[in-house]
Amino acid sequence: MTFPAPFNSDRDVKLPSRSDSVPNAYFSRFRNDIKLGSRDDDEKVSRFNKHSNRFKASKPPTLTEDRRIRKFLTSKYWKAAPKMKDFEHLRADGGIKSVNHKRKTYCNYDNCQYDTLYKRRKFFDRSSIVTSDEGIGSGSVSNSPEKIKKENNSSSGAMSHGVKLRIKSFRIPELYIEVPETATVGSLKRTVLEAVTALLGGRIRVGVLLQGKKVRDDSRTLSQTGISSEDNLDTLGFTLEPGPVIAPPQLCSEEPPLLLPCGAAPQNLTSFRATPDPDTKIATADPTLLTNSAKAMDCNYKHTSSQTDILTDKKLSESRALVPVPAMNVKALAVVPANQKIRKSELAQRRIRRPFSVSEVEALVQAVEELGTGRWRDVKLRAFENAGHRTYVDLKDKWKTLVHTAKISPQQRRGEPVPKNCWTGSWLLMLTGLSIKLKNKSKIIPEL
DNA sequence: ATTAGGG
DNA sequence: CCCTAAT
Repeated sequence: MTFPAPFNSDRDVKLPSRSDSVPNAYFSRFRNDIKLGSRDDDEKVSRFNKHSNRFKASKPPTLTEDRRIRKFLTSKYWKAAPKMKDFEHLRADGGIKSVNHKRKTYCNYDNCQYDTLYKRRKFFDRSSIVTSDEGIGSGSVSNSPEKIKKENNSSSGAMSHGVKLRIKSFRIPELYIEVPETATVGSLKRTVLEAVTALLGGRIRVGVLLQGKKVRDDSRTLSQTGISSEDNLDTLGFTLEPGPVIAPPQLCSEEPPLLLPCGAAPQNLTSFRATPDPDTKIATADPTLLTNSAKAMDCNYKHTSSQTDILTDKKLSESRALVPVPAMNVKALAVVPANQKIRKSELAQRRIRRPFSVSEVEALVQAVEELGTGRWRDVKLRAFENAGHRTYVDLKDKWKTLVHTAKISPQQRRGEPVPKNCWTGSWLLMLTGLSIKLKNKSKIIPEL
């Protein structure tokens, strides 16, 4: 299989591989973010006020309330306004302040594929200019297609097949760089170079993301992990991560940001989608990227006049886009006190919708028949061991919806009315099949 | 890490 | 599917 090239934001700038030129997009984008940030900020404030009524204003928040507020700030609050996830604010002093936030992905069914905060940050001391989306020609890393082939060791004896991936470019969503306003262009160039070098110069590791979750278990096969050519390659992503020995450039002595929960160690990194899917969002840390390019899905970069000021003489090399991203491993972050200039990014995206197949439902039903409800982990292990994308929570949820569907009248169910003799309709088969089974197994669902 | 439920 | 409180 061959996949289209990743899209490029109109702000992505690809530098000539050997160039030391300053990306004009840097400044252009800077303006952009300020504007967006202001607007979003207002919205946030209002939303927050609205919801914070639940807490007595006259009383100082208790520890519990404080936690609730924080949670609110870090989850639903942001969820309510997805477009303002990540941005910078213009401060009175002319600097850039960023708002931190996070998104927590939840645990997977087994091993260590749990709770990953896809954030990456990197900053330098001096000043506080935040930049991102800069493109840097990358000859080695992104140029050559990579192929991955693995054996399918499915116990079911399924025919093994190769999984082919073509990585056309590595995108680094963000890279935080700080330089004084009085810095020269030359120094800026050097700073950028330094940042990139810091990221790429050290030991680099590649991480694998599947549906926004980091796959940590290296011993599992692709099929066990849920990666198969006919499956969800579109949700497969890779990350560039600095090796474990990279030391932070320096320390910052500012107090931790309020929104950074203790113990919530941000993790990497640079990310890109292996297969840009027109219907799904790019896993990028930059919301503006999401907004501006993920949907348009125009893989063919359009050099329009409106982008002239950004592109100017920069030569595009889309297939080698290498956008800076915060690069620092968790340990390094732990040593560096957070700073409000730091901006978090989210790479975890909502998983794609994957309707249960008839066979899956059957397997689920059978497992529940045998194990009963409430033992989702066991159900997972028994019937979905090799379905990497089905977590026990997914199974629990599916069962929930199945039971609900079975309870309601056929008229209340979704879908076009299906002739009684048309038993091939998957959903009908699924539902009626379930109903029958449930009738015979009322012990499983007494209420039915 | 799991379970149970609401969103 | 997501998010989370409670285990």
